[in-house]
Amino acid sequence: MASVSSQPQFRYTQPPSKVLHLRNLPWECTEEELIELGKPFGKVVNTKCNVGANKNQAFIEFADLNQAIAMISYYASSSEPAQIRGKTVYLQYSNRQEIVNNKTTADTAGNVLLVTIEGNEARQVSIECLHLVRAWILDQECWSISLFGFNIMDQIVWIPFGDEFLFVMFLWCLQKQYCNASKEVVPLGGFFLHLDLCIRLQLLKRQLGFRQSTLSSFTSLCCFVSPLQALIQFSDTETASSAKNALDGRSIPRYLLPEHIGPCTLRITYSAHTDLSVKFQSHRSRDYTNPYLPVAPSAIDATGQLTVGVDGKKLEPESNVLLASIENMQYAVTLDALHTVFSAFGVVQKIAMFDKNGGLQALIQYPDVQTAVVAKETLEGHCIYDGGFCKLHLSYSRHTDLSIKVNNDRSRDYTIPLHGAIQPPSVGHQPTGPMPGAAGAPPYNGAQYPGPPSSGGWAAAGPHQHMPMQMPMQNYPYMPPGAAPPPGAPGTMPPGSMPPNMGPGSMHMQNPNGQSQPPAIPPYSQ
DNA sequence: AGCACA
Repeated sequence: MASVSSQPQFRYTQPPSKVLHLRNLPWECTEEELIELGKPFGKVVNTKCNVGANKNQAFIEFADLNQAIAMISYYASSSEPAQIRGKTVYLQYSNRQEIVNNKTTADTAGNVLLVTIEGNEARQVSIECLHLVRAWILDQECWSISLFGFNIMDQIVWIPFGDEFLFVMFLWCLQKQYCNASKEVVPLGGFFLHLDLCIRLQLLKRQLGFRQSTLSSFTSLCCFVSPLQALIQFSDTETASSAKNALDGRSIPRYLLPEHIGPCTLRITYSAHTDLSVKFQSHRSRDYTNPYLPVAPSAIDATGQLTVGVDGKKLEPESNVLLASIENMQYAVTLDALHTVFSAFGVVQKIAMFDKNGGLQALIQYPDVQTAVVAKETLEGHCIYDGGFCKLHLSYSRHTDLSIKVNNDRSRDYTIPLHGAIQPPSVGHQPTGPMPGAAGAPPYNGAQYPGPPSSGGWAAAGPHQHMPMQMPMQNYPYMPPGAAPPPGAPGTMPPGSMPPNMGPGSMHMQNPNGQSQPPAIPPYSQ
């Protein structure tokens, strides 16, 4: 038998508290608005806004209990309800006696970061991509990582609509996307949203607190996209701090994202956690310190193969050595080119190239499996050159340590210090590799980028579209989108091409117009 | 419109 007191949160009256609970607030109500509302009744000493699943609740804490009582009493008898931005706000005593602002505790530095990834397709950002972001900036060991976007069903309401159900994302209105007329199909988070105008009106009304008059003036409407969040644990607070400083507010570089994913912005705060307990390796969680962690049942397919990653790709036994085969090799692929490409993910120890079945293959050795995994996940299927040329196919080798007998233009042991004077001939003949910014290459200067050869069978007929693969900028600080890369920065693009964060699908290096025009010859002799 | 996550 349920008594009234068994559900204290629904009691008609609450015992007085100097903390008031506010609900039905307009979306993104600010602290200033809360203080403004409470000010007539006393001193507001603390607030907490954007509380609850809908982010439309808040707390106000007064210096004195009597001030809170004054506010409640006033609005209990007033004919005018409490309002913020013209929206009625409901007040009651909180069932707590003070605001616990974990925001302040979250401001204290820790070794675990809470990363919010905002963007229309943020939910499709893979754990590998986040790991890449780490590798890209920090080159430091990330101990464990746990992605937990919300349970997607929590974020979706199903609405009967004609013969089908529509599902509409709501809550967490961190990102607004303006859509056109009603009933269009909007690709969103891997789903297609069929949005009906009136449904969206209701959602808008509920979520944004707009009045009908405001709504009717809309010519386009919003749909909401929930962000992805991740907890990322670092070995120590200093590492976490440097990651936070480097990444907070930045966008994930264009080339670290699959082509179909739009811009994704990182918002980073400290988490109160100190140690994430990652129980499974899955597409949502990974403990990089423990490769033998059990794999989540959801990540194992019917054949018993491990599938890790949202794309459901099967995992071969991982190795620190990758086997690369190159398809559609219109250009000669040099050792240096491979070194540049694969160095983006970590130290490349050794490379061995060889011909097999009439095609070129190469073994690339990293010091550790994790780096190889990231490189494979990122580069698989991507082309070294614009236009679909020199497409990489990667698998794990059974090798763990390549035995390089001689350093030449087909094999190299980079762990052996190279004296500049006795570099292999191929290096000396290539002042600029196919990808600017190659490790060991002279600093790249965009103005000196060698254009297509003025003569030769492959000379480009149209605008020069040859685009070297953009390289993750591993060894210099991240720049905000749109900023000019420093001279000599890896990833610097030839004049006329797009900056790293703006380019469409830069990893694929396809011609923007889709034509497969004759490519320019890579600017090196063979 | 109903009490604070990560």
